[in-house]
Amino acid sequence: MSLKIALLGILDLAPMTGYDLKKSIEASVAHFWSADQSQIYRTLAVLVSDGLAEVEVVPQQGRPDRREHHITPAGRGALNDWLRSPLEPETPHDAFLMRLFFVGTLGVPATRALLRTRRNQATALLAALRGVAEQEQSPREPDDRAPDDLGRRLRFATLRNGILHAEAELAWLVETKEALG
Amino acid sequence: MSLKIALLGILDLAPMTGYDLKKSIEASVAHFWSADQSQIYRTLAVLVSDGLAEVEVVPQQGRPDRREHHITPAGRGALNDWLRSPLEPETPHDAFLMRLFFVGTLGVPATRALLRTRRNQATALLAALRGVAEQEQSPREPDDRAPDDLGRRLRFATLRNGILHAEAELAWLVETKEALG
DNA sequence: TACCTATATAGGAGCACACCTATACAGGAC
DNA sequence: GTCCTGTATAGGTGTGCTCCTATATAGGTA
Repeated sequence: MSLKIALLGILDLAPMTGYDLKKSIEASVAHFWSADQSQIYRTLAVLVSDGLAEVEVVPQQGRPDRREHHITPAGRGALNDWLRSPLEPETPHDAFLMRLFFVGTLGVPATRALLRTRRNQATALLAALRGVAEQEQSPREPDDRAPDDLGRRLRFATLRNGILHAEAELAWLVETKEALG
Repeated sequence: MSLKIALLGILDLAPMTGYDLKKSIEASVAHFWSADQSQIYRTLAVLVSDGLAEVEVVPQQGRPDRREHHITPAGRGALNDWLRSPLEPETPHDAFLMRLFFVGTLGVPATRALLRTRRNQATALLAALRGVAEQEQSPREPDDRAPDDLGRRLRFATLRNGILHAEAELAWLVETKEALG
């Protein structure tokens, strides 16, 4: 369901090809959503056949035609319906915690190694998120200034969410390391 | 993949029926993993056909026979292999953040409502996790004392992880509410 | 010359999972 | 007497996703 929504949401900001969408996802929502390229094309085809998006073919020379996808009024309706639908608590699936839950049988050194790897990953993630956040916050040219509208604040808030959780993960790692003695 | 591991990990602690596994998952790993009952039975059948678990039929009167699943040496091997395999950074899928990312077009009141719902969910989750943690920590009868071994500490650590993240989420919600002015 | 990257598309195969449904009996609640 | 809960099993159907592969051309790098 949600990849459809992600695509509709991005297409609502600007019309795009599947290729553009892939890059746009990597640049903007990668910290809370990921998408396989082939899945994007498939889902895009479903959106079109459901009347939620329309294709405009833009010929190019030396390259495949751009198949630019535009959101339709029906697509905007579907997006808004989803945004207004009740927020279900999500069913968690955390492979790292499952590993930790069962890794005890392998002994203390293996456990420490697992926690170390996790710390490296969390540190790298935090640095990446802080890098993006700084760019977002950096002062802009006066004539280039994007409006500090609700949407922009909310997009920044999703970044802050990732940062706070990465910090919490690192704090937990310190605590857990100590608890192992 | 990971449900197989969850089942093997739990069966490594004690042999169980599918029904027992469902309850065990709800009682112990629900804060980071969820499993559908029909999926448990299907996955259990795969484990048996792969030689990772064996069934012992225990007849009962008035109830269906217990089909008790025991982990085999091959199953223990597969579990350990997975535990030792490299920890891949997970690809995130957070439907709430996606909602927040796009909800700006609906306006400030809808945004506030979304954040309020999220706060209620996070508060409930935190209370539930703290409840479980207290039970785990509560002093036991001297002759009933479970060994405070590595496994037990790690299982407690996964709970602490959930608690710290729930707290981080609430802190983020306060910050975000203020940022909306 | 040969490879690598960027642009742009999309199918094949298969996994893991969720939602819904069905079967069967015991014991307690109302 | 009927309904609900607990114990115990399992299939049907469909979704959403990943991994791998294929096609085609331009331009830069070794």
